[in-house]
Amino acid sequence: MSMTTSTMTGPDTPPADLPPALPEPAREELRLEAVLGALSDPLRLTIVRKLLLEREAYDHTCGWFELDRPKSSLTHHFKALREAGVLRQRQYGLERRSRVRTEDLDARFPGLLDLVAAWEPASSAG
Amino acid sequence: MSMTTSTMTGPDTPPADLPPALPEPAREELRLEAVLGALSDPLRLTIVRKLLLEREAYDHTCGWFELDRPKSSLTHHFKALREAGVLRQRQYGLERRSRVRTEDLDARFPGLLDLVAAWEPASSAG
DNA sequence: GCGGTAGTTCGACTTTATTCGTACCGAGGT
DNA sequence: ACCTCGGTACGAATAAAGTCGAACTACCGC
Repeated sequence: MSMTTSTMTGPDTPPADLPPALPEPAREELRLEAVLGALSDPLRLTIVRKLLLEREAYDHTCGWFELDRPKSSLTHHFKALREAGVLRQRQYGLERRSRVRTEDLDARFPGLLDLVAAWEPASSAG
Repeated sequence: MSMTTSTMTGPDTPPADLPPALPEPAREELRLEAVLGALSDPLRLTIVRKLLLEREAYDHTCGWFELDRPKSSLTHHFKALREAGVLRQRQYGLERRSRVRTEDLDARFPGLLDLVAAWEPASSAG
């Protein structure tokens, strides 16, 4: 899950009037093993699935997810998802909003996001 | 990727005259996050992909893969794949042969194995 | 019985990931 | 000026994975 940071460029879809996206791997650079690694964590699956199911109009801040973790942990997980190429993050003033890179992922790994959308977390009660 | 070993039972397809399969999670117990975690490694992707593409008639020993790693490392990776539910392993006399649990995986995570079959390793040359 | 084969288990080590506190930044409101 | 909000960066502690040597098992052929 290590990244050659030098290959992290902007998004392939140039922003119309949107804030710039943070560094991310280009579509052709997406690595299946990195994407699977990023998705092999329940919290991160929760994030991506919630974005897929409840994507209303637009990107969401990381507070929107109502995840019960300290902020520095959330930064870590969102960054992991972005560096693997699962999420795109844009800086909207002081907020950083995330969306799933559905087009890129569907192009490179068709069917993968359907699995994420269909995922349900393990029941905590035994 | 931890397993409650007590839930590791035999395969759901009873063996006809085959050797018994090693403990593995039942189809209903397969966890997406565990499967993705098991597949988030290039060596393990190589193993599964090779099994998918070159599955001739039957299971394969772990020497068949021609992986340039010490035996104890291979044991480790095959076990990880089996405990995640990706592989089924049977003891044929002194050999342990592996196959992909295609039916179970297609039933639970349709499309996932297609992604593995389509995967190609990163070029080692820059 | 010896050596080869196919693989396990154990234990130690290294590497990588996760968790999270603390300190900090920058914009907006009062 | 100061506080709050939404977030980053650093760093340290801990947990989890990966790597691999060494010793071992079991079976087969000679």
